[in-house]
Amino acid sequence: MGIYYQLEHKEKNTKARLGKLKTNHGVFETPMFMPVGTKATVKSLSPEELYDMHCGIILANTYHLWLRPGEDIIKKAGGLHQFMNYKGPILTDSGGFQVFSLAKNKEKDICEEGVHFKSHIDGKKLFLTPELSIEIQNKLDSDIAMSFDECPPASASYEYLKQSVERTLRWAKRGKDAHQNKNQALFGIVQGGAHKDLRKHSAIETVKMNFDGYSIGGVANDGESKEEMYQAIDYSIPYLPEDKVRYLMGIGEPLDIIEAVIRGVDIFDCVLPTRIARHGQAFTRFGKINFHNAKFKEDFSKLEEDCDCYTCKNYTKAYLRHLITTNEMLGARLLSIHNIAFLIRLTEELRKAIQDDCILEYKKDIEKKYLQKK
RNA sequence: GCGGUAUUGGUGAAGUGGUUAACACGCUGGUUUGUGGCACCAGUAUGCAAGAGUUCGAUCCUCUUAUACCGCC
Repeated sequence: MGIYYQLEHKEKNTKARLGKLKTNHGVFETPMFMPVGTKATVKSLSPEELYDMHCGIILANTYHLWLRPGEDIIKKAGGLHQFMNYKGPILTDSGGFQVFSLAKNKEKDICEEGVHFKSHIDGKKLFLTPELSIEIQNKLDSDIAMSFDECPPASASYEYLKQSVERTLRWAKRGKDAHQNKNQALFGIVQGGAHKDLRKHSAIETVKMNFDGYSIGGVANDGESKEEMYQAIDYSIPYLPEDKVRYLMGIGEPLDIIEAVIRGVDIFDCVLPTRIARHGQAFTRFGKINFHNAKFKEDFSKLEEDCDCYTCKNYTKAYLRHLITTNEMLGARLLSIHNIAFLIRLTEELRKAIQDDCILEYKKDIEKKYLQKK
C-alpha cells in the first residue's frame, strides 16, 4: 500500500508543518530525523535499540547492499526488515550520491543510460542505471525507494546543472516506469543547485510524475554554503504539493534542521551524528563538544543533565573522554546513541513548537544556547 | 679507581660545522551534512646533558664536569 502522508498542522508564522507518515511498518510524526544505516546497520547501534529510541525511520543504501551482500540474498532473507531485524520503516537511498563520489571522470562516466564507476571494495567496473537501482530497491523491499538521480555540487556550472536536471528528470521517469513493488513508495528528487529557475523547473516536472513523496537533493555533497542550501529549499518548496512528504537529503546539523523545518521540510537524514561520534564529538544544547579536549579529563558530570538517553543516564564526561582518547569502541557507540537521541529529541521539540505556533521563538532560544558554547 | 661507549622535545628516535633540528607516537586545538576510508587539517624542542674553548660560525670538533651502561682491577 506504499505510504500516506497526513498534514496535521501548519505553523502560523512560517512554512513549518506537523504531519504523520503512515507506512507498512508503522506511523511516525514529522518533522523527523532519519539515522543513516548505510550497510543495513546504523554503525554501533542495534536495530532494537534504534527502534526503542523512537527513531521514526532509518536509511539504508542501495549501492552498498547491492555490492554486499547482494539484493538477492536480502530478498531470500525476506527483505531488508527481516534481514536486519528492524521493525520500523526503512528508506533506501538510490545510490545516486555514491555515483557522485565514486565516478572519477564525470563527463565520461555519467552517460544517458546510467553511470559507470568502480567498486570501492575491489575496483571492479560497475554500471548502475535508474532501472537497476529501482529493481534492487524493489528486492530490498524498503518502505520507501528513492529515484536514481545525478547529484552534482551547487558549484557546478549553470549549463551543467541545467543538463543534469533534465537527465535526472528522464531518469526519474525511467525509474518510475520500472518500479514494480506495490508495497513500496517511490520518491522523486528535485535538483538544480542554488538556481531559482532550475529548482522550479525540476520541482514542477518531478511533481508531474506523481511520486509518493519529494526530496530536495544536492545540498550536502561538496561544500555547499548555508545560503545555497536555503536557496535550494526555498526555490523548491513552493512547487511541492502539500499532501506529500518532503525530505531534505543529507542534512543534519541541528541549526540546519531547524532552518529547513521552518522552510517547510519534513524529513532529514545525515551521517553526522554517527560520524562525529566516531571522531569523539557530541551534540549538546550548548553546541558541539569535543571529547578530545583536555578540559573533560576530570569532568564527572553527565554529558547532558536533562537528556534521557542511555549514555547520559549512565556515564560521565570523564569516562566518555577516556573511551574516546583510548579509541575504545564503546566510546563511539555511546556518543552515537546520544547524538541520535539528541536529533530525535530536537525534532520532537520542533513538532511541539509547530503545534504551539511558536517555532520562531523556539529557534531563537536554541540558537542562543547552541552558539554560545559552553 | 682505570678504560670504553653514550647523553637530541612528553616518548621513540633521525641528523648536519652554516638560513626555520627529519619522521613517528603523544599532547593541544579544529573540521566532518543522501558514510569507500575511527578520517582529515593545524599547532607543538629560541634548542640538541652542563660549563668552557677552537672557529667568521657549533647540536655536530676539543677539554672539564655530571649521569647511564659495558669491561678491568
